[in-house]
Amino acid sequence: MPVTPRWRRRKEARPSEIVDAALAAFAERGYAATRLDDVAERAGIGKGTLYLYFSSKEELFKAVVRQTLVPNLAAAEARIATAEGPTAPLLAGVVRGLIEMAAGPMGAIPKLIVGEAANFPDLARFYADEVVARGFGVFTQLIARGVARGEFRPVDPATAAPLLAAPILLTALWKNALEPHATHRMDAAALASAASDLLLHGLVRQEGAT
Amino acid sequence: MPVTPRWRRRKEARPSEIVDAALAAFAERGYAATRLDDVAERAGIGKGTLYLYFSSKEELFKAVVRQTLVPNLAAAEARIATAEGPTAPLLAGVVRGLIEMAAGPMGAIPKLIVGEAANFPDLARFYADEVVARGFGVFTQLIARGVARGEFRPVDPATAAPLLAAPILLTALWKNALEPHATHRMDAAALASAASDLLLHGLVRQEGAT
Amino acid sequence: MPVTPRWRRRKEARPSEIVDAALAAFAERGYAATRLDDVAERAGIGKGTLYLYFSSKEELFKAVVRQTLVPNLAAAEARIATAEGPTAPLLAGVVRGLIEMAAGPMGAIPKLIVGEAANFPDLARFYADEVVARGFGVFTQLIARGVARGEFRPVDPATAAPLLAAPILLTALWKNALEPHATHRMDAAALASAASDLLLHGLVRQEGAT
Amino acid sequence: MPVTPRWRRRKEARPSEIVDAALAAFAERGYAATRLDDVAERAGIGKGTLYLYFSSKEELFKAVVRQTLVPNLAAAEARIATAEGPTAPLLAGVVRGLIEMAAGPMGAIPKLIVGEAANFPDLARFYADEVVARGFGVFTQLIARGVARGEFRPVDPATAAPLLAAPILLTALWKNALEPHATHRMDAAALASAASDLLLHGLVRQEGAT
DNA sequence: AATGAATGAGGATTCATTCAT
DNA sequence: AATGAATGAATCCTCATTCAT
Repeated sequence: MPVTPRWRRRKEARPSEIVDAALAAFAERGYAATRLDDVAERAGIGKGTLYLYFSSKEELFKAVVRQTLVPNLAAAEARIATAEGPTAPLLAGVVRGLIEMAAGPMGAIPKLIVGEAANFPDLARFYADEVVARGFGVFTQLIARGVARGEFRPVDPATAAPLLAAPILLTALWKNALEPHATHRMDAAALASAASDLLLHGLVRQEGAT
Repeated sequence: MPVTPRWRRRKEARPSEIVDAALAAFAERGYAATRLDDVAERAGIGKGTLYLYFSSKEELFKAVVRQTLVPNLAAAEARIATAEGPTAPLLAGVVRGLIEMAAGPMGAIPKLIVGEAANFPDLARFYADEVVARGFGVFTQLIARGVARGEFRPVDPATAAPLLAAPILLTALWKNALEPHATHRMDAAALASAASDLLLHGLVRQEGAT
Repeated sequence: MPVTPRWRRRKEARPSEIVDAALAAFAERGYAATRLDDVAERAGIGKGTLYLYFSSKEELFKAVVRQTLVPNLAAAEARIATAEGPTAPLLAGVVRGLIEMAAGPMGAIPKLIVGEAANFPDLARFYADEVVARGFGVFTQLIARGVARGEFRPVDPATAAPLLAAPILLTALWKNALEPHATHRMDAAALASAASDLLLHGLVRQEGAT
Repeated sequence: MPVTPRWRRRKEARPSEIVDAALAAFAERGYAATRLDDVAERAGIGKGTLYLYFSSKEELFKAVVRQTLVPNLAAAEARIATAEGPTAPLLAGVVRGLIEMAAGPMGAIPKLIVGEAANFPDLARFYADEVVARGFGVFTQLIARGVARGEFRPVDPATAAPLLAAPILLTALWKNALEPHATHRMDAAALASAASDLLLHGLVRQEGAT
């Protein structure tokens, strides 16, 4: 009869379980106000066990950011790179997808980075250069594609790109910071639609337009 | 021989001096990482003097938020209320003004609120309801004005409003959190122009438009 | 028309007013928990003014003890020294008088001394030697007088003396520390009567006594 | 070569060790003047370790009082309840036992309570109702027993009871507060004998008495 | 590998004391 | 003489980190 171990060794699963717990804790209270005890409790492990996987609170925080961001970034870029067809619906789809992502737990990352930028300069740089700039780059390319194909007006793609990103940021912060305390609720899907519509067609009534 | 007094009585000037120093300190390091000693040093006073004017770090933080926000809010609303003429340039002017403000020290406030929302729920509610919602309200009215005058397409003003606010938020956070650590620089004025242009006219090339 | 000064100079009255206020404050909260602000407020003066009359909190405390104790001690001793007649009623009168005094504000002094003895060794010594020992001395003499006159049994006066003092101490502490927080109330006059009765005649029923 | 560990796990022993150290420290300097560092040093532990067992200085103080008092109270009451024989020697034995206890470290408790009554009202109430009143109750019953058996004069037991308690209080405070600073020394055993003798037989010479 | 008891540096807060007014 | 704004030493308490078990 095989012995059933009281608990299973999960040496491989542990780090990511801890990171998940830490993301939830950091998202809820912020970096400084999060006690490692809380993270350990959420992860269902002892406090000392954290140190077997992460050498300090700072390292854990960096790991949270990196592990949360990197896969999603790669996925997003891949999706865009393989796109075909007219640019407008493509762009609308990207914006919608990112706004939906921003409304979820991942949206806590910008909040954390922005709040701790001065205390984690290298993280801030990583985020600014590798996430924001790269994200802007994706939008820049999309806009340039539309301009090149004659679908878009000849705007400067690099200057316009942040404007596509802005509603995503707004959603991330609203959903992950303010809405839990606010009276007003926001419909992320409606915002996504309005964002695409407005950014593509503008507010001003055009001659002969809908 | 002039004697250098160890200190001087400043009962009236002190509170706002302290608030200014605290805003700078909080903006730089965040709420938790700011030591009251630092605030006192910035303000050129002793540590205990803070407590003559603010009963705790929390109260000081709340005072910083309130005193920084309230005057600017009132001013912004007043300016809009008295506006005349076509809506498009009016809206462009408002957006430009707010983006410029967001690029300055006041832009640190959203960063602080967003980071500490969970730890200061009443502050988060105040900000969400009194600042964000009211700001959205201003935009909503502006858009409704444009729609009513036949200048704008018949969009839903309340849904579109956050999209005007989003570039302002982006500017505030970029300038006050990430840019100091980033490789890339952002031109706030250019962003303001692009924002107005895009939000008014959209990306998509229109029949017979410029 | 004579000018009416806005307030009267009371350079002479001030110190004792301050001492009174301080006694009340110390009696209420204890030495350490009493803030000089409170004393100043009770005395109706500014905080700095205290330092014109007392060089430190410690000195004020010592002054409170000395000025509260000394006059009463002298008065008590004088009263006894001039006594005439049988010793039993004399002793009863002394005990009654002291128990009544102990029930009043002066009773807070033992509480303060006892609590701060280790922090004010010289005060403790002063109290032990000049108040307690002298008080015991008074009782010792009274008892010796009774023994010498054949009114009392031949007890050792010095050993018996503390037993006359004990009910006074009990009253002082009960009335000034515990009773305000207790469910039970104590009748000081009844205790005084019982003290005299018991100490004079004992509990044990004597042959042919009432 | 034996390694000296920086510390050792003592989870079970710690609380009472800390309470002992705290009693000593509080007894020596009083509540307010005792620094938690001192308590920790006396207990041979680090400052933070205190907080693993007691959530604040106040809680530690309350624990000290409770843990010092409760066992002794129960023991004393039990001893009396099972008594047989004539009341006079029984009462003498109880008084002697309590005076001896009061002369020891436990005698510091009344000093602490009395000094901090206003700052710890619930502790004061607990002490007044559960210790003092209960102690008085024990004496009341003893006296009532003597009266009922015709051994004692028909005094009011409840009024006389505090007089038996008074010498015990005197001893506690003298030994734990004043004597270390006084010139005079007190013989607790002699006081106990004198107390019994006087309270039982009184000062006044009786007809045909010893 | 896992744990959590133990640690102590760090920071918010209080309040006796000083001194410009 | 009187004031109370200003000060900073002193102390409680937290929590990241270590390490005996």
